[in-house]
Amino acid sequence: MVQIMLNLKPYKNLLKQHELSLTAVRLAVLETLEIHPHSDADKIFNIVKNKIATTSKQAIYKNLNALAERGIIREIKPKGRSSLYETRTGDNHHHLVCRQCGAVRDTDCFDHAPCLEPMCNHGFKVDEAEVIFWGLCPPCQKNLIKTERKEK
Amino acid sequence: MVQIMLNLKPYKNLLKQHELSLTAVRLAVLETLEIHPHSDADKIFNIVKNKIATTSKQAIYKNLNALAERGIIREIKPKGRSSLYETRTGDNHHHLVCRQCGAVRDTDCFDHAPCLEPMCNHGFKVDEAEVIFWGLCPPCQKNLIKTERKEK
DNA sequence: CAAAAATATTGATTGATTAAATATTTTTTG
DNA sequence: CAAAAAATATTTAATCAATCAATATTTTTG
Ligand SMILES: [Mn+2]
Ligand SMILES: [Mn+2]
Ligand SMILES: [Zn+2]
Ligand SMILES: [Zn+2]
Repeated sequence: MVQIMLNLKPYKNLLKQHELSLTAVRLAVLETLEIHPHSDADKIFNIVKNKIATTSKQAIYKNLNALAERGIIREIKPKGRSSLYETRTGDNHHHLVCRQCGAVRDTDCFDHAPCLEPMCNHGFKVDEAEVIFWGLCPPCQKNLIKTERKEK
Repeated sequence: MVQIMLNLKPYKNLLKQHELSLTAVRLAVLETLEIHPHSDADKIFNIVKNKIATTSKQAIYKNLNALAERGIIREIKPKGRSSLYETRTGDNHHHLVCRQCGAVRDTDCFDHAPCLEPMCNHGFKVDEAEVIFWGLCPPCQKNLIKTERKEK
């Protein structure tokens, strides 16, 4: 087991700025997301439980919502999966998602990008461009090739 | 009430090509989606029910899945909403979604576009770029301005 | 038209998320 | 620092979209 020490001070300040109390569960959620980006509520719950045995799923959900509402964390929801959360915010980065195993990777926003500029905006005032690149991650590509060989 | 006559022959052919039987519910679902793009299962169910009083939600769901699996219709799932379906397929077009009222509009894929080319693909083999532009539709922008005036 | 295959209907079930009520913790205030 | 007030956590129940399973009906095939 690896022990990672995280500096939570920046988060404590952030919470204060947003007038959110400093609670054990809340900090544990943030710490968990810092170490395991793109986790869902269930995974976060299980990790937090190791530290705070009495915690509840409900507390995890409420905190995730409270933090996401304030932009302290970001929520993404690839089709067919439960919501995933991450602490990397404000850069409108995008995601690669594996159709096979569900792996999620970050990929930067195109800098020169048409990102907030659709071809035709129909009068919409766009403030966010959410992009998911669907495909196969490297390991799943290899497995696919293996499977194809077997089928022959 | 407006009576719209749709030519369902192309759909009938498509279904045959995909070895799907020609059933009343299935055709009604396609017809509904042709007239009301970006509808969810519940809306489709209610519309189809007007034609086929005995239909069931289950039949709607199964048909939507069968059609989507074969690429005859396309499913999109903006965060926080149930799945929406449409008959416009194969062009990987994108969507504008209103944060306020949920309105959905089509917008073409950038033709020159980095669409299938993320900044860094981490070895992923990308086959689809799903893009949602979040913002406010024209009516909701107006309402917002009104509300702001009242608050003063 | 009859048999086989596909689909529809009905009713029950899952899984993620939210809601409501009470208990505990955190913050504020004196 | 010790109430009192406010915020959060815990527990339990509820919601909602979507799926599963069994049986009935429709569609296709020969
Ligand atoms: Mn990310
Ligand atoms: Mn569309
Ligand atoms: Zn994979
Ligand atoms: Zn709107």
